[in-house]
Amino acid sequence: MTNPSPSPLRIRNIAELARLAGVSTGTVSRALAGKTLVNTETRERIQALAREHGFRPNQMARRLRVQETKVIGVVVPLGHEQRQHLSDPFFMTILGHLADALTETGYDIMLSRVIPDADDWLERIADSGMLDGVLLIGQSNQFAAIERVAQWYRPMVVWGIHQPDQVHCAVGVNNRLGGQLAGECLIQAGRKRLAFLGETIAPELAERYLGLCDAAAAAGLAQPLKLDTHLASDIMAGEIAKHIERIGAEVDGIAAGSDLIAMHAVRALADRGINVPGQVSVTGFDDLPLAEQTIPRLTTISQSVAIGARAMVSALFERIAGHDAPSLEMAPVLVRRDTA
Amino acid sequence: MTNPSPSPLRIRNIAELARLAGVSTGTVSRALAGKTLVNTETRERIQALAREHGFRPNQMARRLRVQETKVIGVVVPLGHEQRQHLSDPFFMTILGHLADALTETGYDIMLSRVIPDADDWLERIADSGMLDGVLLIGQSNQFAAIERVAQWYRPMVVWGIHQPDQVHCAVGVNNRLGGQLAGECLIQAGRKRLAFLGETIAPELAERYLGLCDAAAAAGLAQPLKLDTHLASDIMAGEIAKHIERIGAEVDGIAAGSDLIAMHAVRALADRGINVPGQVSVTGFDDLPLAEQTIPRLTTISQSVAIGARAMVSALFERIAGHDAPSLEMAPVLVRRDTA
DNA sequence: GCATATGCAACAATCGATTGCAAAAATAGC
DNA sequence: GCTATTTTTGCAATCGATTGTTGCATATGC
Repeated sequence: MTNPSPSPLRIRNIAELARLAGVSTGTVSRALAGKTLVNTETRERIQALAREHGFRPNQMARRLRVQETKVIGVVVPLGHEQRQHLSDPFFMTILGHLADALTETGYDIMLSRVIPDADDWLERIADSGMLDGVLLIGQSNQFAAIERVAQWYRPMVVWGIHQPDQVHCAVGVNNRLGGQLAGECLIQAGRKRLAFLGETIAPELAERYLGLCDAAAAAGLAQPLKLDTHLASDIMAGEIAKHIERIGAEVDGIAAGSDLIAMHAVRALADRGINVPGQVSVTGFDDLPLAEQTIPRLTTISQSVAIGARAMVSALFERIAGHDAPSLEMAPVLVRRDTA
Repeated sequence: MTNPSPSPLRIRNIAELARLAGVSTGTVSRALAGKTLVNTETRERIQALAREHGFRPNQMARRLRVQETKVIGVVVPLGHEQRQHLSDPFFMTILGHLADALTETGYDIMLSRVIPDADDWLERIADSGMLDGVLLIGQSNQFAAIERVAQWYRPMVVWGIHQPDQVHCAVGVNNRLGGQLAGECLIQAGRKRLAFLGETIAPELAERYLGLCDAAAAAGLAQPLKLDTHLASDIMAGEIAKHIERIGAEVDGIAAGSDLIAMHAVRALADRGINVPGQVSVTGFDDLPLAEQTIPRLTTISQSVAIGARAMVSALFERIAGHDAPSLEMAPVLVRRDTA
């Protein structure tokens, strides 16, 4: 039943409602919480009164008291690339899956896009008292800061790489192996002059490049070129076009650092009349939905973002409950489509 | 300067810090807030102490006291399509722009994806006490609920249509005109048998269909077909493929309800060997980044999401400040690319 | 030298709930 | 009718800050 007309006098807090009902605030609190300690009749009377006046208890006060916020912070640190936007398809895809998993369990999401200028950015977030836990999307160039906070702040899970003796809990794909798979795919297609397209400041991307080098070395090929490009999609397009222009026919196999990069590369090649995969093979990385939607569809390395997001959430809940959840490294999978 | 080692005893609240510094809590509070009411020397001493112990005041408590949260709720109501995910490219694009605009001004974002099952879903959000304001992405089928809350809750701005006597503040494009532009574009390309691809439960989409009908009527063509399809991208693909299969050559101009739908339509046509724009013309709606990235690139109706997002944010700030911000209706623009 | 102004810090109320404990009321038992 | 037990309810402390008011020194004015 909708409350038909907003009642004349607005009830602002539990005390006013208590006065109206002729009971104490404690009783009102228990009644609204549906506790059985209060008489069924008075409970229903109070609930009806609350409904009638459209009153809902202040969550800020409740959460302060209960010391539990039911809010998870989802944080995107952009130390490596300040111009990158939240609208980046990878962020958005993983955020969508995280949101689905979290909202199912009754948690809200506080979204932050952080440019780590002050060095205590993560401490501020962890210590704000507003969050039950923190999910970090990507380590950016902030590995040290994350490690520092992880020493004392347990409910935090990070999407990214796991290094041998790291403290913080990370969920991610084996990026080096992924890079290697991409390389092998290109080599198998008969490509000999390979290049990596992407910035290697973020550790994930650096690993992918190393994997590509592994594959090249194993096949006795020269070390792949590294072509830097920013990760902000508006700058990226131009930079990639320039790279393609410059390297021209020197390269016949491109392993891109992400699907977005790969997509721009394919377009830049097409613009110059170079056929993909006829003359040049291209692989992406991530296997975002967009990889299947481009024409030609991208051959790429799947990160299983959906599974990873769920893994992050369940690891986080473990940690919130006080248990110890270990890092998780997933196996990358080559998805063969049309570009390599 | 990073605090080199986390200090032995952890300070949990302002009172403990006050005891440590030998002053009262009030003084600590003012000192940490950088107020000039405290002696410069003691202020710096207290700040140093706080830094040394890595103490930061609890935001929940502060916000309860000052009655200002610096948090804006960004809410996606999915009444029309419960299976639609946050990862939908339109949501993500507009969310990215909202996030950019909000974080610039020091606000945090609370993200909610709501299935409006209880009829007071929006009241609960508005009244939670956790938010300084609310941004709604899309009206879904919840127009009435939004109107009801807008009667008493001022700091709310909605992305969507504006109807003559509505109370709530809406920012959006003139969808009917947009649909008309799409129709005219198709007609100009010589198309005569038009169809609209999309679900019309959400009012935006319904308007677009009406606009298409306007254009058809003005050109003396038959009323365009309406082909329903869900908005969740995983189901959408299959449904569109079936539509294309069924209508075959009966239709030569398709106005899609969104870019995502258009993209799937182009793909389904390509899969059946039908050339776009040779045999069939297709228009999208939204002009998301992806419209430029598909091959062939989508001809579409631009909603200027970036501008709209900024307009939403500034209207919201006006309303938070207590001023009255009116609705804004932007003019749609036809962006000619390769599909029509 | 005394009245007034100023600077600084402490005190205590406040934001709006939740909850352990004790008191009161209702019921049961004999 | 009186005690023992079980429900209900009220009281007051608590979560962790902010801030108006008050009080005490010290500085200034004449």
